[in-house]
Amino acid sequence: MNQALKPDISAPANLSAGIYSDLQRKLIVGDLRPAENLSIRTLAEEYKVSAMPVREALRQLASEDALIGAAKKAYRVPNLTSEQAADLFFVRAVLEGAAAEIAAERVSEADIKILRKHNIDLEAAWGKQHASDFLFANYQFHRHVYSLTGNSALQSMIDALYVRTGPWLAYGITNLVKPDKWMGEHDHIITALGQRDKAETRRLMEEDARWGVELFRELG
Amino acid sequence: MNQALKPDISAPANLSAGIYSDLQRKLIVGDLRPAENLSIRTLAEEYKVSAMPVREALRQLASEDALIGAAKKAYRVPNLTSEQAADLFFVRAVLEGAAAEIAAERVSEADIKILRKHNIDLEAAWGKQHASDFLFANYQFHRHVYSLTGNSALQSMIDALYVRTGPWLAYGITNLVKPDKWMGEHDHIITALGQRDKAETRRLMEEDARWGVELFRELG
DNA sequence: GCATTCATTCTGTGATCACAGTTTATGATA
DNA sequence: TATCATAAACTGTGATCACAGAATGAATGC
Repeated sequence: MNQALKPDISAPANLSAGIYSDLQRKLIVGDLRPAENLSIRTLAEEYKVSAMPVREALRQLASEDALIGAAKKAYRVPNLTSEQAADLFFVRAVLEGAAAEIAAERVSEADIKILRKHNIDLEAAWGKQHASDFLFANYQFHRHVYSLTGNSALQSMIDALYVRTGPWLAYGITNLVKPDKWMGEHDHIITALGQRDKAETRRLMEEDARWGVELFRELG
Repeated sequence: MNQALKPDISAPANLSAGIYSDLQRKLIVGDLRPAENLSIRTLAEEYKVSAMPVREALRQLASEDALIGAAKKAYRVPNLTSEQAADLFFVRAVLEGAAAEIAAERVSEADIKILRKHNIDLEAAWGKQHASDFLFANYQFHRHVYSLTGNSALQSMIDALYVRTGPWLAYGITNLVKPDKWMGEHDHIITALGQRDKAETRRLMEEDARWGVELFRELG
């Protein structure tokens, strides 16, 4: 997950790894919808490989609860309940808050520039109500911040949360359009980072993570 | 990982799942040592199954960085560097601290009683310098606390950290005996929980997580 | 006696097959 | 036309085989 997100299968140490990261990306940006079924054999045909690498990728995603895998039944994208979503966003706030505090100590001007770029992409996607572009830009923004910690364990854990919330967020954005609801907390985060203000950066990052829960409440 | 830790393969929805949790337990309590090699075929013989379920269990553990899986080379237990270990304990402090704060709001007298029991087991194991018993009791104690949150995403993430630090902690305890070094922070945690003191519980829990790093520093 | 090379053994990976549950579609019956 | 039984299609799971690269050993050269 530390690799760049390419549209196709990227640098394959294994075939499984390539399929895994491709599906991961599709989950993060919401290309796969809640309750959607994923079949080993069908995906194997699409990726033009045997069933073997696909089943390993799916099993791996299921072990992270990014997919649901019941015995003898098709894998499927989870449909989060309100409690489950709230739990995920809580953990995200805790981890990203701690990460942001460290990031504020290490951020450079080059980082600020990159974050601004991601934020422009993000607002453009929001203006067009393009869910997957929005989620991708949002992920890129946040990822750049918490990658500044240099803590790979922390990074992969946060990544896993984006994978799990992606399908649900995409559904919420697409089916529950509230363009005025989102005010762009990211600008404030960039400002706080630029000022190396640890406490404020943390506070804003936690608040931003909570935004997902807000959106969720209206979905019911 | 939310299942009880049994010595043998437990309720097998799959064969893979049973092997997975058995290896997981062995990692947590340090039955597997750093740099130890795990071969698919060898384990398949031990578990009396084909290679199929074993390779899926190993791949899954490798995906969580609980094992190292290079291409065409044997899976092996990671040998943590000082930076890696510090990163893991940092995340553990962040997550368990947040969890402890919630636990302090929800803890019951029955919970306190269970925690005391785990603590007695823990100190007995420490007195005998029995690494795996100690790590198991320690895990049970902490797990009971953060399970009080009811947040399964949070729980499985913390579990994953115990899996990754287990082998290294066992090595440290066995090869670097400092019986006087450890003063039993757990008693204070139980007290703070009993008083429903959120801030103090969090502070103590974060401090306790930092203990692993201390032990680590002396290991070099 | 020591280093180097080559063969053997061991490693994970991918493909293919058989099997047993699940789901879906079809057809018969009222 | 609606409902239920039955069969066909689809699902993940486990086992087995072939293969290529890595590690290990022994034998050969110096």
